[in-house]
Amino acid sequence: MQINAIRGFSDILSEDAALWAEMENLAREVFGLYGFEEIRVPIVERTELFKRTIGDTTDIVEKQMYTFTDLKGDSLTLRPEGTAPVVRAYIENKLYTVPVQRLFYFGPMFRYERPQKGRYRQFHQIGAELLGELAPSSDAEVIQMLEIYLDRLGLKDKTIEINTLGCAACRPAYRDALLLFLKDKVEDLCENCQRRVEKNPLRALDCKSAKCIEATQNAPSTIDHACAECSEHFNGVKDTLEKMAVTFEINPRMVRGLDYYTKTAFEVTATGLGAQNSVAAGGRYDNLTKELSGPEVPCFGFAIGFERLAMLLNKENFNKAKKVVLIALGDDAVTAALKKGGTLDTLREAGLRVIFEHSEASVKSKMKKANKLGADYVLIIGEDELKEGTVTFKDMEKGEQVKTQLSDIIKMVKA
RNA sequence: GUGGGCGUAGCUCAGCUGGUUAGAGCGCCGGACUGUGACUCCGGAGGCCGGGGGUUCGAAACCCCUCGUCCACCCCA
Repeated sequence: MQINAIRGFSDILSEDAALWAEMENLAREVFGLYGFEEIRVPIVERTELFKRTIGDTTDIVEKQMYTFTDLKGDSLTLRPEGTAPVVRAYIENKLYTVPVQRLFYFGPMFRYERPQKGRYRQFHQIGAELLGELAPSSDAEVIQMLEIYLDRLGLKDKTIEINTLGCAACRPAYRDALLLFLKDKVEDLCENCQRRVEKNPLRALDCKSAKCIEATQNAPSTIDHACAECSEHFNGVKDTLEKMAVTFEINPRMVRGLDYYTKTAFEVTATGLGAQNSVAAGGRYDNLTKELSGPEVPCFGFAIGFERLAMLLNKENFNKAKKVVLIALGDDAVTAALKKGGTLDTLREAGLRVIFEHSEASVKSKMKKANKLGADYVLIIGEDELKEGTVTFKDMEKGEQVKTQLSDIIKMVKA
């Protein structure tokens, strides 16, 4: 019986792995330009961490977590998201003794859902958290950083949407206003929303069904019900984004799935992701550190769905380094290739990606293998070349070959 | 958790209202071509038709169960 990967968990193979590496590298570069430093946190945390932060009644906590009891009897959970562990680490390591921390993370997250396009049980996020900054301009700067990153990856046709969710002061009043509005419209909502209107009325605003969109047309918005402080903050974010020439839309109906968000919420959407359309999302969470028994620190962050982002990018634009295959014929040529300071060392020291063809087969079959490997160029060293001090250089695409010095070959490959 | 589509060669798929040796294209291996791939030609290997049960003289096909997978709902990055 063959053993396969478990449902919703997948292998990232060569082509995708190369793309991922580039995506990671670029994130490190761009986030680094904004002063963000990497933090690596555990994949497993105490279950309580996620219950307290994400929210007891959210779907994630209620039915999507990989929770288990360890041998000691503690309840542990594979992290379903990255913000809570980062904030936990921030508090635990007293990183707040520095007034502002800029942290980013990358790694796998786990949610027990039915897999579909753009949704897997093990998926990856790269996220950034700015801890200790209250000013609305800091929200905008982080959004800008994300935009720059996505632009540099060549992501086309994305939309940035922002909204304000209010704070502890104004959110309850808004909820009441929305409930009042929905009260005599309940019958116009879709079945799902009818069912959950009491528990989570904000969801009706986010619902994709035509009925709900119609019924909630004139629903009160969080923006109109924002308190003075939230309203001022939201205006500040918008102003800064405009100054930065970041293109965004205001979506008063956008809500967040995690309970810890306050004030600014934003989302980057794109088409081509199937039923999913969110590539990245985030927002402000000013109460989270306190919730985890740390000092009160205002924070802003986001997470990018790595699989979703990779799906939108053109693989051909990445990993363009030329591939060279070296074929050596006869013991002397093999020695000349493999020995210290030999042909392979010389080529690799020059920065070329070289694959040595180890088999003892015929030139023909070595050439065949080189072709299968996707070689751009093949180098052949045999008795003749050894005597002359040259190497045969074949351009596999053009089908042309020349005999020349190794130094010329390095120049040609790099050209 | 709910719904729908799909499971046939390494891959993508065809296979009629059930009918006897299950096919194609691509890929793979070998040869034409013993220092040259890709192209061309010739030859070849490769299938518990996802698994189990049932109906039938006969099942890849029909029925039931099961597993897997994809997509959608839900939810989210």
